[in-house]
Amino acid sequence: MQDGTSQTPGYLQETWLRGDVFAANCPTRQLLDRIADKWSTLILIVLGEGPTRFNALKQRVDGVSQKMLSQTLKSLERDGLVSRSVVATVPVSVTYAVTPLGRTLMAAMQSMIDWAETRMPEVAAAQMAYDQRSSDAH
Amino acid sequence: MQDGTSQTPGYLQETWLRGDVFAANCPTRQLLDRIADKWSTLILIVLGEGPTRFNALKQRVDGVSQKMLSQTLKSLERDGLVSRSVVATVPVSVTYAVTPLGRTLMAAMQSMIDWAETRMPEVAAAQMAYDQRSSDAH
DNA sequence: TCCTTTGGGTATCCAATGGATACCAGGTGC
DNA sequence: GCACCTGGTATCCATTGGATACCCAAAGGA
Repeated sequence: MQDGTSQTPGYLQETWLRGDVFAANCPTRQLLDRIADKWSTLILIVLGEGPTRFNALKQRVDGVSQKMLSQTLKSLERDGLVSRSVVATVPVSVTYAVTPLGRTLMAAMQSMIDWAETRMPEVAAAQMAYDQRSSDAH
Repeated sequence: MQDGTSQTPGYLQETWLRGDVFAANCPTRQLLDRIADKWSTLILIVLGEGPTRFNALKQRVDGVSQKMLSQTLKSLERDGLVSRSVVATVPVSVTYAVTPLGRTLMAAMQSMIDWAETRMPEVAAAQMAYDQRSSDAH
């Protein structure tokens, strides 16, 4: 995987053909850019609890703006992770739900969410230690 | 619905005590915001292969700017996920490595990375179907 | 009749974030 | 003296995201 010469000549173009996530034009890398996004993650988690309507999502995902919510939902739908169904009530009600493909992603993300919950104290401690060192150095 | 004050009323405080990831002031949510970030993810993956120097990282993580690299490394170091060691060669060389805590995060992220690699074709197909539907509707 | 409310969005504007580029230290080789 | 190395900052500008206002169309109240 490592090439001795760390030059970046034309053969790097071939890199994504070999599946290198680090090449910006590698499709997997682009997918990673998309799902490594806080709003996508949070929206998926909420939808994982069951189909949810637009305004309910807005209340549940604290701090998301209407713009980012509709934008993120649109790209999640395009990626086939979330489905959107319109019921012609008055006013119209729109319900979002996780697709089977979306469920497989959620399963994969679960361990990361668990990590965040269990390791948070260690991270907080590291931050305090770091800030202490910084102020000492200063 | 909006109370207009950007103060945090008491009942919201209870929210994060109950561990609700969706409250913006919940520590776990803040941690999730941090690690659900494309540069952090990519940098960690590269560092997972072994300790790496600043400029090598810059070449390996395609498309990262010097600013984002140094900024992201700094916050990863503060979070205790990455360590930074300076060797007094000439010119000075700085090596970054994943800490044990960082390794636990990487293990948790691995399933997400695997997902991106294996499910990419399905996502691409969903995108094409979606774009087809959009242009039909139009 | 007009006015307001509803859900699910757009349109618009401005602040914050990220990227490109230039610059810096300071020791080395030419 | 001059250019070059690494590992960064400083600066400027483009893009992104957030706040706010507005839209539709029907229901309900005065």
